[in-house]
Amino acid sequence: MSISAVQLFKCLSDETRLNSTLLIHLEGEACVCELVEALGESQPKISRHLSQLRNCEILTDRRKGQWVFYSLHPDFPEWAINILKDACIAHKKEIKGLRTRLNALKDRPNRC
Amino acid sequence: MSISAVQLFKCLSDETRLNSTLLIHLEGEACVCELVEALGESQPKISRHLSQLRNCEILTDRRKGQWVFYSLHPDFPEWAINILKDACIAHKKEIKGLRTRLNALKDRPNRC
DNA sequence: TATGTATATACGGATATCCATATATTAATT
DNA sequence: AATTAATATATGGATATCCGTATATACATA
Repeated sequence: MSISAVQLFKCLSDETRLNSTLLIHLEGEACVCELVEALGESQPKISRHLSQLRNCEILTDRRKGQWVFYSLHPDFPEWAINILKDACIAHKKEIKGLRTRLNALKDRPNRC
Repeated sequence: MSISAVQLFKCLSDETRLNSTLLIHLEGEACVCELVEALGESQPKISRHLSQLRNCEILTDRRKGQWVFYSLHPDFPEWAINILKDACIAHKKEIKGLRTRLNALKDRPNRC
């Protein structure tokens, strides 16, 4: 069974989780250390929130060497994607800053 | 300033608040006692959640006699309305049941 | 095997959320 | 004025959430 709207809202009601999810949605995927840098939060904090998003089937992960890349879960429904798009509109400026900071990072791991 | 996406998600991350908001969005407006009946929750519980939605500028209220009618706040932004529509899609069946129960109520107060 | 880097998890405490119950307020009616 | 109906708020307790810190795990490389 797919995610419910309440559960999605609960997941997106935290700034760290919302920003992570939106960045991943816009960039296709991102690894933990990239999110740590872009959001300026501690590694355990990011990791804990990503794990929650994975458990709710909002994100999925793949390991590549020492890195773990997160992306939207393949079963993430259409209506939920639309909600992400609307959230991007709402937080346009903030998201733009995060993307800039993410793409400015040196030595980003190869996504192969 | 208008509501942020995080704040909206926080408000919609509770089932009572989500269902109340969706019903109000679909019906135009609803008074407290109608929501109490349609959702089958206690009056203080509904009232408390509505008050929270009003404080966040998701809803606004108007008094008509002994009744208080709640509707979407006039400044509720477009992107947020779209999120409500997507949530309706996600919870289609459940919402349909709530609307049916709401419209089946006898002696509903006149909205004037 | 030892070391370094990336990621995940466990623990404990602070804070927030949610609810039931009781009570207050407001308006209508008798 | 007293009563009833609709709504709002206050209180206290149970539970959930969030975070920092410490530690574990997984992988790469010397």
